[in-house]
Amino acid sequence: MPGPVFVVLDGWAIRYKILPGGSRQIISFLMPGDFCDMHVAVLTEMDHSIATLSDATIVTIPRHQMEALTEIRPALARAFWWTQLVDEGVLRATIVSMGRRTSLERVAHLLCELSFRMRNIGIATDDHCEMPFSQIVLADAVGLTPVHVNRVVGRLRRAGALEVTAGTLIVASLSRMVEIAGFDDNYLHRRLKRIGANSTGQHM
Amino acid sequence: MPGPVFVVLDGWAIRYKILPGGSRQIISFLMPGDFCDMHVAVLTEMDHSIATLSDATIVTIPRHQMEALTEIRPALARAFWWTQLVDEGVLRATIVSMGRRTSLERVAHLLCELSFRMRNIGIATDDHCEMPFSQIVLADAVGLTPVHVNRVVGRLRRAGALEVTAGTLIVASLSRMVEIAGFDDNYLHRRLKRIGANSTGQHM
DNA sequence: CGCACGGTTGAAGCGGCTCAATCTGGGTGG
DNA sequence: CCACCCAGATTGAGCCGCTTCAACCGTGCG
Repeated sequence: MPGPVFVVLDGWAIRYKILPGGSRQIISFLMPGDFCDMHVAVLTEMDHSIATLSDATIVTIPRHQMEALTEIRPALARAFWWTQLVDEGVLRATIVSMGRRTSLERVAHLLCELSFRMRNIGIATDDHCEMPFSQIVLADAVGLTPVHVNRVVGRLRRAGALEVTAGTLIVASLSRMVEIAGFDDNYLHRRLKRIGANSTGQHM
Repeated sequence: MPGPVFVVLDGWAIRYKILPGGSRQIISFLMPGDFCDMHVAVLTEMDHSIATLSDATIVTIPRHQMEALTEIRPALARAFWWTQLVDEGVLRATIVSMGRRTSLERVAHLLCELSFRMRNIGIATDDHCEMPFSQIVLADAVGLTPVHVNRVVGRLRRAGALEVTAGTLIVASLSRMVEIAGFDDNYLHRRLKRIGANSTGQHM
């Protein structure tokens, strides 16, 4: 298994793909603490790209070290395994959002997901989740036009759920955002509950 | 790790989620040979459902047996690992499709993916891939209305890429479909190349 | 100062949705 | 064997959400 594993320590990163026409689709967000196993590099060619949003510090862990670690501490192997399962859950949730939610719900849902994840790692509170990216990035993530995202963002702001400055979005009321999105943190709770439980060695 | 692993032997299945409003989004298709590890059941509650399309035969492998297998034959563990990576790649491709492709491309792209996967397991050829599901199912998979999917299907048929009968769709010309979809089988080739290579024990 | 980029807003066009009707083949009860 | 029924396919008409095009503004920066 060639290729190292990456971990985001500070700053944000995204997985994305540029289509022949030039448009970009952001597939997922990586925030501090997230593993960015370049799975894909393990296979053949990469089918998508990874980039950082503004400055970020990324740690590299050589693959052999990784394997040594998981061999010594099986609990780690399980933790990694779970991490991947959760990531898959997030991807599935994204598909559901893109397929069957209105633009308002879709934007709100994404902001909720990111807010919850930020809260979980302690870089946000219920009334202040600061997302360090532009509305353009948001647009490429939810599959809409920057122009239309801007209008949606306006609605969220007028609803008192969001605040906006150039280059960053701030979720000012998670509860309101959750309500608008019809957000069910089930699939993320899992991330918490199990990874937390697992780290104490209760399972298997 | 509770919960058995499932393998589809015959027939098709889908992962899907029903939203509060009653609409359904199909997340992925499972065809013969596909593992349907109920990952999620391993975690807490399921965040989506699985169902078969028409009759199907599913094999159940108890978890402990699975673990015994992978212990005896590490190559199997790697194969499962890869399978999961590939599945993730498919999910990512789906997200890209839903976000940035037109309805025509989107439908064609899905049909291409399924056709290639069917060809890979030997249940279809370049000019005859028979999909055992209705346009309604297709609609729920690509995030469109049955009515509109029907119009798109009409266009594909008039382009000579597709044939339609009640309850089944037949890709009559993969090459034409690929052209319409702008399909790049890269992310699936991987499935072939690597899993094939892996089974010979070349890696790691 | 001027430029570039992100945000904001308006107007017009189009793609996909909704509503609704018709058609078809297959399955059912009589 | 026939009348009936139903799900899926098909087609038309009108509506609405999102895109496109096109301004204009504010701000950070070379």
